[in-house]
Amino acid sequence: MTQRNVLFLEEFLPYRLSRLSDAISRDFSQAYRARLGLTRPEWRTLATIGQYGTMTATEIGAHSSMHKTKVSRAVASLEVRRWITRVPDARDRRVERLSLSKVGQKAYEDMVPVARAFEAEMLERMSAAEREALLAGLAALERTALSGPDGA
Amino acid sequence: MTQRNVLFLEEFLPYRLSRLSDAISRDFSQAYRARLGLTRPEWRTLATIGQYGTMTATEIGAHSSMHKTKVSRAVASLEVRRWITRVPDARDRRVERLSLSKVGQKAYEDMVPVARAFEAEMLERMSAAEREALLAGLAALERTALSGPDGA
DNA sequence: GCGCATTTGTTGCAATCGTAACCATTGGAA
DNA sequence: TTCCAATGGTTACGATTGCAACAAATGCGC
Repeated sequence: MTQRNVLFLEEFLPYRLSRLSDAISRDFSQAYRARLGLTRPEWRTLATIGQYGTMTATEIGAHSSMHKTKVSRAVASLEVRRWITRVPDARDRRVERLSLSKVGQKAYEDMVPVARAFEAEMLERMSAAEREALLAGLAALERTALSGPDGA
Repeated sequence: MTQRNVLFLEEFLPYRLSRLSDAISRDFSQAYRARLGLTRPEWRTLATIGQYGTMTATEIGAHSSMHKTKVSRAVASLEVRRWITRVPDARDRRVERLSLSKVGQKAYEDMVPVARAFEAEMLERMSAAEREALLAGLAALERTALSGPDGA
């Protein structure tokens, strides 16, 4: 007899993750939504291209687990802002190589310290042992959850 | 000089959490979407009422971080299935106390072991030390992230 | 008691999202 | 070469979402 046939949501991993992710993403999005007027998919796209320099839409989707229509629309919207440029791939004309324009690069570089500060503020409220545990636990979870059913 | 002005998304906490939560929720939702035909907000509502026995819509929203319109529609949909019952509160007639019907209770109790099995399978793929780290880390994060800007 | 801000829950509407269908292109297989 | 399945990316459409407005009820100040 476990406890009665009840599931304690506060201890249920998918539920805990979902609540944390929602709350943190919502908080963080205020930091760039107000400042840059970006939606979440747009921020992700900007951050991905900013990190890797040049990517295709498919690569962005694979890397950030975004649906390809989401990526397509985020890219279109960032292009209207003139933050990214599309360069047709010479070898495969289905593909377009996406990069940051000068203005986009500037926006990205403005955003990076904001993101770092947000994360630092969160981590500073934990002890060193807690931080270590969190990072180790997340790494383990990524190994088991992101490579299982489809990932790898 | 940190590294250049680049943010490594793979190490960025909000990004990691979001990817994990999305992937795990998506996997888990298949376990009940196919079996019970429930959406995510409906599952959450069912699970919350199942755990607490009786709740109001506002309480469900506060507990599970769902927008009140989401709760309202999930409740309406579960009521159509006759899985939950509404009882007007005698003291405050704005409020309706929500409980599971007999059929709803049965569905809930069928669902609980499925959820437990899903979680167990995920945790079994980690070492004991990793599990411990994950749970400790999440607890610490909940303490800092769910009580900060608005939670408490 | 009366008035008014607050709370509970629902609904209209615009924006966002994902499935499916689609076009253009590619790379083999025959 | 000629098919044709597979891939990259966009778009149409229906479903889901959240904001804002709303009605009903409460309760506090006076």
